[in-house]
Amino acid sequence: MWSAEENVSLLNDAVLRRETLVFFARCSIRYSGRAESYVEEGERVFLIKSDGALIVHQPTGNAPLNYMKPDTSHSFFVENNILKLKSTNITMKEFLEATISKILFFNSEKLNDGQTIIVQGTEEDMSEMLMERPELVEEGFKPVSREEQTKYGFVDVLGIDKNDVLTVVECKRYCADLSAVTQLRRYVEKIMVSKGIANVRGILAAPKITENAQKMLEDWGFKFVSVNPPKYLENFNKKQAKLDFF
Amino acid sequence: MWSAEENVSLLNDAVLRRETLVFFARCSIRYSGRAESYVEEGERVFLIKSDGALIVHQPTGNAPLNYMKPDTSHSFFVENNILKLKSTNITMKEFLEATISKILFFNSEKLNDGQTIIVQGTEEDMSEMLMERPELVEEGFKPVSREEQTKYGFVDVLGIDKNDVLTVVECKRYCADLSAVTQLRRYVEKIMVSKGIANVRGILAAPKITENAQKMLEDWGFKFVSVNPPKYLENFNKKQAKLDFF
DNA sequence: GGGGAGAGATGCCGC
DNA sequence: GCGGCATTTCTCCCC
Repeated sequence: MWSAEENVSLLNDAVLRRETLVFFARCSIRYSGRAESYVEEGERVFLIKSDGALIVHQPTGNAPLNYMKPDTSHSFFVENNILKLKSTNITMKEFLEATISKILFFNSEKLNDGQTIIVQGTEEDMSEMLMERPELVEEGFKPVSREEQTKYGFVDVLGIDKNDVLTVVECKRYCADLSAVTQLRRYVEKIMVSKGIANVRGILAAPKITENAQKMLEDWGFKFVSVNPPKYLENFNKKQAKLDFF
Repeated sequence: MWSAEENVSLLNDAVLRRETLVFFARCSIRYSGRAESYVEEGERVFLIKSDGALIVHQPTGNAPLNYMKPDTSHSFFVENNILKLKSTNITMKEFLEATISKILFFNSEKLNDGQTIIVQGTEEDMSEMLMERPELVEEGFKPVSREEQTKYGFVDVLGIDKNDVLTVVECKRYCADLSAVTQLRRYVEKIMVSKGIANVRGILAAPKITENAQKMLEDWGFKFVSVNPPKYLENFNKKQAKLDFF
C-alpha cells in the first residue's frame, strides 16, 4: 500500500539537494499568477529541475499542462491525509498547488549539463545569407547594413537597389503573414521619417506568403521575394532520412 | 555495470505499448526539420508520451532543449556498441537522433488523463467583461458586437461612442506594444473600407502600454484605456498567497 | 489544411 | 528592468 507520509521527506529532500526530480502522480492542479487555471484529477508527469523550474505534462500532447519558472520554491506536505505540492514564486507573484491522490513512482538524480544548443536556419542566418548573396533579394541589390536599430524596431537588412533607392528587407523564416507586412510597413515609414526620404522601397523575403498578405503587400507597393532559410546540416540529415525510409 | 543492449528492448517495448516513458540520459542530440540543431553531450531528461510526442529537458531552464510533435515514431538501437534513439516524423519531415553514452535510469507506465485545463483571465474574458461593463471603455460607449470574425476581421469589441461614432476596441491582456497598435490600425482601416465610413475610432484596452506604442497610438488618433483582465479565482489565491508569506 | 491571432507565451539581446 | 522581436514558437478557432 502506498502512503503519503513516507514519501514527503524523500521528495522534499530531493528538491533541497537540488536534484532533478521526476514523478508520475494522479492529481488536480490549481494555478494563479498572470492568469488562473484549474484542472481536474488525472495522471501526469512532474519534473522539478535543480533551478526550481517545474513542468507538468499530460500523457499526450506537445505543450506542458502547467509550469512554473526557475527560482520557484517547492514544498510537499500532507494536509488532512492528502499529499500536496505547493509551488511559490514570490517575485513573479505566482502560485501553484497540486492535490495528489497517488504518486505512481518517483526518481531523482543530480544531473550535469553545461552545454548550449546550436540552432541553424534561423531568421538571423537568413539575413546573413542575404548580405553575402544579395542577388537573392534582386538583381543589382547592394546591402548597406544589417540589423539597423530604429526607434520602432530592428531592420533586418537595409540596402540600395539598382536605381539607388533605399530598400528595407524584412526576413521571415516561415510563411509571411499580415503582421509581417505591417512590420515591414512600420520600418519603411520609420526610415522615411528618420532619414527624410520620400521614396523608400520595402521587400519581404520569406519561403512563401499568404494570399491576404500578398494583397496588402501590393496595396502598399512592396515586393515579395521567395527565399528559404539556410540549412547547413541538410546533407547529413538527408542521408539519415533516406536510411529511415528504406 | 550498465549495458546498452539489455535496455534496448525494454525501452522499445515501453514505446510500443504506448506507455509514458521517462528516462535520464547522458547524450548528444541532433535535430533536423524546420530548422537544424546540435548539442554536445550532457545529462538530460527524456519524456516520450503515449501519442509519440518527445520532450527533452536540460537540468535547468523552463523551455525544452529539443522536442518532437505527437505522432513521431521512436526507435532505440545499438550501433557500434553505442545506444541511439532515432525519432522520425515523416509527415512533418522532422528527424531527431540522440547518441546516448549512458542511461542513468528509466521508467514507464500507462497513464490515464482525460481532463482539460480551464484557464481564466484571458483576452476573451476581457472582451466579455467590456461587453458587460462598457463604462470601463469610456462613458457612453455602447457595444454592438464581439469577435466579429467573418465580416470585418477579428475585431474584439465593436461599438458606438456617445457621439454615435463607430469604435473598434482591441484588448490585450498584457502591456500593449507596437504590434498591438498596428493591429488596431489594420482593423480600423478594414472597417473604414468595408463600411465606407471615413470616421472610425480606435481604442486599445490593456493593463498598460509602452511609451513608443503610446506615441504611435497618438499619431494615429487612437486612444488608450487601462483595463485589467478579470481573475475570478483571485480571492482564493490571495488567501493562499498570504498563507505562504506568513 | 490554410489563415489569423492569442499565449500564464518563452527567450534573447540591446539600451 | 523595459522594449522590441524571433520562436523547430504552440494552440485554438474558423473558413
